[in-house]
Amino acid sequence: MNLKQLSERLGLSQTTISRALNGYPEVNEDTRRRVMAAATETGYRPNRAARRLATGKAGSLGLVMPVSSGMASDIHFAEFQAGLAEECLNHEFHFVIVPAQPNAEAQAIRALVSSGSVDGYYLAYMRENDPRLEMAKSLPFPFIVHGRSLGAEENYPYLDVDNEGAFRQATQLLLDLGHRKIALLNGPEDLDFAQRRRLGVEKALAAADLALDPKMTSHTWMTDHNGHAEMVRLLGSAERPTAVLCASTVLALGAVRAIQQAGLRLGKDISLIAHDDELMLLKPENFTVPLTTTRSSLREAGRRIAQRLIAAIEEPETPSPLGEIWQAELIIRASTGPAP
Amino acid sequence: MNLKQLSERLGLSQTTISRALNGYPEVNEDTRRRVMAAATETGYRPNRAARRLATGKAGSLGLVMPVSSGMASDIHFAEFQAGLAEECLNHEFHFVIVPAQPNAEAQAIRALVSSGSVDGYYLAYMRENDPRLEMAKSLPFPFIVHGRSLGAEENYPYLDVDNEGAFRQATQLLLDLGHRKIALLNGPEDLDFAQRRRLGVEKALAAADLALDPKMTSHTWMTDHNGHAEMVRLLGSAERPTAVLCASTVLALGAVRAIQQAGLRLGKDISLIAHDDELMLLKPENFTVPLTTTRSSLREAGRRIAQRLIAAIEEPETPSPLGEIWQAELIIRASTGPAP
DNA sequence: GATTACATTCAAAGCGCTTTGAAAGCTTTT
DNA sequence: AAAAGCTTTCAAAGCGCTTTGAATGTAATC
Repeated sequence: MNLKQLSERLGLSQTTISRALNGYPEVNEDTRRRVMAAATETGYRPNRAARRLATGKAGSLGLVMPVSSGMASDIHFAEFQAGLAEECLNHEFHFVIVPAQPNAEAQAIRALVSSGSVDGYYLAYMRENDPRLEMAKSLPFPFIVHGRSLGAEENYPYLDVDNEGAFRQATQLLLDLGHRKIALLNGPEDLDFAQRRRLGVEKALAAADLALDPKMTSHTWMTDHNGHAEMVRLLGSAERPTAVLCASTVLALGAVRAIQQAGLRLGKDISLIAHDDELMLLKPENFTVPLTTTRSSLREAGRRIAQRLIAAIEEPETPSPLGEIWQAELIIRASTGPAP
Repeated sequence: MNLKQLSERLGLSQTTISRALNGYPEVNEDTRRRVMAAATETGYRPNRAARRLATGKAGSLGLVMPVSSGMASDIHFAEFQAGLAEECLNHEFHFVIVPAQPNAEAQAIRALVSSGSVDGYYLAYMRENDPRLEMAKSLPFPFIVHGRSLGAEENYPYLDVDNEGAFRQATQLLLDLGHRKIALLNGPEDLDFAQRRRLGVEKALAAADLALDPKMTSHTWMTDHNGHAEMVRLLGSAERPTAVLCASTVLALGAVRAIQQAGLRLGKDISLIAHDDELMLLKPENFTVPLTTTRSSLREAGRRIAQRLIAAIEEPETPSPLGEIWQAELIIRASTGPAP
């Protein structure tokens, strides 16, 4: 069922029907009701491709999903996406996912934009001096960045958590508790959020005349397996840390298991602070020893990203704040205690 | 840059350029090279909406994502999606996600189909006698179901894991080990896969003249939290089970913690078998006591679903197998042992 | 009754692509 | 030299929608 068929059925022009359906005022109310009824009855839906062609609006957001067969499905990504979806639902937006090899993301964005199937897109998994940023800025197309890119001037729209601040604060807490040997189980080294978290740790340590030992630092994908393996390594080293910072509760999961297997008491023999993205899957308060965390909702971030992006699309004139930085909340639970 | 501009730049008709780019034979090779070069140079990409309108092909798959603010982001969904994305990448397909209220999914599919933004779609989270099935079958549009729907005739294309068989086998193993009081931590009751898993347990028990105690059964979202809570409940009951089946390693995570907190030894005092979807996040062999599992790759299923769907789209004539059922592999590790 | 204003409706153009059917330019055959 | 057959290119139509500018009918004003 398309417009033409509907118009023949009703004996009205396509124009009138289009206007009736899209809420234009210059349509007789009786006619509008008749059209609405017929539309519901026949299940008519405007073809999105045609509408896109006519209006230039696609009603959808785009995102490039890095894909490779060895890559971990990322629960953090899923949680973010859940938020994105919630907000998209409110505005009747779809979102289009373009899978791309990790090294071909910029190209994929180009394709996405010029393909015309979306009205805007967002960038994630930012890296230092990320080349996608320059590209995005050079294209006359709405976008927003989740995260930031160290080294790049901050003149682009973004939403980020204060990763540095969160980890500085967390480290400070450990220092206050008397810890001196502090380890960091971080996310992938090339990702901006991981770099900032390390920076936060380093700054807090530096303020206490300490330095982060590279041997006490690891950069891995944030899985249970990696958390466990790296913690085992740390516990086996000569200079065993008395406290650990984890970039995710998922890493903490493995790390805590390693700690327990080593017969150490969490919060007594060794302290641990994890960053909590509020994954529904895994709550830090449910650990046998509830975890001290820096908390920030990833889902909420997804909602906000969608909200800002859709606003930028629908009201291109309205200037919106460029950068937006959310503070993480430090929540002290039982996994942190005085240094032994 | 669009076709028209490119044609003016090259002094050729739009027809010729379109044909050159799409690999039609009736184009002079010199011309084709010239066109290709200009296209690369200018970064020209055909507008997907326009192409869709002209050809009827959108080059994308659709899926409806159930969304509500309380709903857990589902790592199982993410893992599946990772597989889907891999295969889509191979065929240069996008995928379009339509968020929808859980009770408005059928409507969302209708909208998705008639909106013309996808060439096919897949259904997941199937329920008993799922109404979406009749709708999908009545629409002349390619689709495939991940899972099945109990109560509906199996005359639709689907890919499913033999959930019943997997849980029958797992239960049989427990019975062989002498267990008689067996509990089941299942997924949401209305979902088909959960129903079949319960059926598998019930059948194996029935063959041994036993029945599944409703009090020993729980149906929840598959999170750590729920696994823990339900296990605590089970352990606190008068008729404490000697063995537990879990519908996911995520549920098992919480369950195992509850078991340990109760001071019970996994594989000795109580046995546990989990279904393993091969989540990258969480591997059953990494648990302190490695878990006995029924294994089936969710990511591989995603790949296969995309493969079949794309095949159905690109070669509508070629008949493809309707139903495809994968066997799960029972892998015995240390979490199962003789009944105490 | 003629004029003006307003409320409705419509025909047609255009979005950027693919595809049909025709045309133009060559080469080969009669 | 004309006819036939290729190869290559092109103009135009059409996909389903929105939107512009014009036309129609009706009510209000002079």
